[in-house]
This record gives sequence, structure tokens and C-alpha cells, in this order.
Amino acid sequence: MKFKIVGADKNSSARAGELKTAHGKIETPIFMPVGTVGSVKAVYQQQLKKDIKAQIILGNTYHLFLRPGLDVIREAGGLHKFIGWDKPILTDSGGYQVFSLAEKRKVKEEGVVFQSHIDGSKLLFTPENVMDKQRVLGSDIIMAFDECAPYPCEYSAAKQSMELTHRWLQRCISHLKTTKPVYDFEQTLFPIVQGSVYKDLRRQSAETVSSYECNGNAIGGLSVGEPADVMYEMTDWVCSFLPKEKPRYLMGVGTPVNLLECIALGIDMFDCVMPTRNGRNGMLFTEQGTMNMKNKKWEKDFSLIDDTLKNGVSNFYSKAYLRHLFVADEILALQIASVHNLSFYLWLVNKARKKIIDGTFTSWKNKMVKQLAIRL
RNA sequence: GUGGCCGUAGCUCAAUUGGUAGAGCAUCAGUCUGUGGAUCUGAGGGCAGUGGGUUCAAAACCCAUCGGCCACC
Repeated sequence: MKFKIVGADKNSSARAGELKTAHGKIETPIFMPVGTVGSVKAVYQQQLKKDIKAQIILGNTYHLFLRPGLDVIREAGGLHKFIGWDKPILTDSGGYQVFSLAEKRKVKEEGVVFQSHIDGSKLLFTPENVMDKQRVLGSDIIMAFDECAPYPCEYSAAKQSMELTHRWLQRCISHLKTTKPVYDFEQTLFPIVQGSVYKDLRRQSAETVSSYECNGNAIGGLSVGEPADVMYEMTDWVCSFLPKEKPRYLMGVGTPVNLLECIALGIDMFDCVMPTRNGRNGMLFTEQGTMNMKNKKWEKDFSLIDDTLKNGVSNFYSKAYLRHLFVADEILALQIASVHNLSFYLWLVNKARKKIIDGTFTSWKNKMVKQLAIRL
């Protein structure tokens, strides 16, 4: 996997790049739609590619391991073939699910013992078996098995958690070195920086992670409830210790404003459930601000959802119709909202990329941040 | 026609049996950050079928009347 920087902003740390994977090129900064169980909820793969212009999507090791199970995916020839997506895929390791889904869990040195949220069965995830699982999935980018500290988190607990994540990272890397891809293409590991909101821990973690010289690095443990300015401060700080020539992935972020602010801090890759999840709950993101489509104010607003997005959905359906679909609890509402929001996110990062390349990023970003915060 | 039961929020129904009406759903609005069609939070909404009466006090007791359901003739 190769990363090339093709443009940089003079007034910020923003950069534009190209990331080459076995399944094609990714232009950064990029937003990666989340497709946890092998589907970006409510969106066809064809729409994802043609209308939304997604360049890479996410899958989740934990969810896919539970359903349909790795034997099915192996027999299908890997996740790409199974779901019908020939562009790059990144899989999360399941570390976050241990933090967010499992009620009863035991974090031990060996790994994590927890119960399936589907059938309650006991599972053991270790750095080694999570690498094996991602080998079977055949994702282009595989994530290290980490522990995501909650927020707030005491210093001592954050330190312990970070150190465990580092020991697990060492094991992930060793295990990958002694195993081969299941399919005939390259997979690359992104290690994850942790350390909660403590600058010394974050620095230590960023330096530890950097020392492995992986093809890309990720920042985890943010956007878990801390204030936005803390998130920006940590992101900025961590980026200063991560190699410039490698892509940086900020996990789980965020709002359109978060994306722009973090691009300015030097982030290249994002993923977030917000455009799809909030979309399913009626929230639409646009260049002019956000709208809650369930609101009565749209009842007789027959203007197009967003004429600037040429995806055949935002520039086809009216606000009044979409509101009706939401109120009537129609499946089409979720589809329209998801396609729209993802289109907007991809449009936004692509616009940012162009602005970085033509040297007008910061002024544009500052203007956009104000506009995006508006509630319509 | 006679007898019985019932009428409380938009809907379905509560209220320790006289002490100045609540819930669920719906509506309206908010929440949502490595997935959650979920969840949670808040708000609006009742001349108690109608008209009388008893009482310090009535959704509750009495009378009349209207409407609905059931049984009998």
C-alpha cells in the first residue's frame, strides 16, 4: 500500500493525498461509510459507487464473525466478493464493540472475554485471533485490536488501557508477520493511538504506534463523549507525533464540522455512523445546515432536498415528500436520507480536497464551519 | 317497548370506591460520533356526552336527556 501527498494547505496542516490499495486508489481526505455487517444500511452497493461516490467502506470483524460467520465469508471468497464491492474495504477489529456493545466483559492480558449481543454465547477475542479473522475477511486495511477507554477516564486507568493496547499491538504485528493473507492480495495493518484525553499518554502512544512504521496510523478513543475542543486538541497533538508521510485515520468522527476541523489538523481518513444513523432518524446534513425532516415545517415545502448534489435522490425528491415518508414510517425515507447524507459527506471531503490543492482551504473551511452549524 | 352495562386527551383505557384527572399509543420537539429502522428526554392536548340536582367538595351519588352495546319481549 502506498500513500502520496499531492497537495498541502499553507495555513493549516491539511493535506490532500492518494492512497493505493489492492482494490484501487483512494483520494484523501476521505470519508468512509460504515457498513458494519457487510451492508451500508439502506444503501445499495451500486448507489454507493455511482451516486455517493464512496471510495472505501467499513466492515466490522465482531459483527461479521457473529453473522454470517467467517466460514461463510471464506467460502464466498472473502468479504469483497460476498457483498459485491470491488473497491477497498477497511475492517474494524471489534475493539470498539467490546467498549460499546458488550454489557458483561472481562478485559484480560490475553484478550477480552465477552458475550455475544445476539445469542449471549461467550467469546474470546485476542489480538492473534482478531488478525486471523480479518485475514479471512480479506479487508484491504485491517485495524489493530485495541481497547477503547471510556470518557471520562481516570489517568491511571487510561494509562493501563493504553499500555495494554500497546502490548496487543505488538502481538497483532508479530502474528501478521507469521501468517499469510488468505487471498491473493496485500492487506495492511493500521495501529491505533489511545491515551484518553491525557497529552503525555497520547504522545507516548503516538510515538509507540509510529515506531512500527505501518502504512497508516489511526487515532482511537476520541468522540466518545468529550467536548469537541478537547477532541480537536488531542487530534492536533497526536498528529504532531505521527509521521507526515503516512495517512492518518481518525476513528468514529464525526459531524461535518468535525471533519473540516480535523482535516485542517492533518487527518486524512474518517468514518462515522452519523450520516446513516442520524439520517435514519430524520436528520439531514446539507451545505446550508442541518434539517430534521420530521419537523412539521417541511410539511408543505415542495422544494428539492438538495439540488446541489447530483445523485438522483437529493435532487429528485422534495422535502415535503421525504417528511411524509418519515412520518409514515416508510422504508424509502431511510434510503433517501442515507443516500443524501453520504453523498453530502463525500461531496464535502472531495470539496475540501480540491480546496487544499488549489490553496484556498482555510478560508473556505472557516466559512463552511459557520454555515454547517446552522439548524434549518 | 322493557331491563342491564357503558360514555374521561386524537385513539385504547386508568384513578385505593366523594377531596379539584393519569398512562400507553398518536402529535410536536430534542437526543444520536470505530451502527442503534433502536433508545432516551421534554412539550402540547381533557367545559369528564348534555342539562339539572345533592354536597364545603362530584369523573364518581340522584333525576332527566342524547348516543353506543347486550339481553328479553
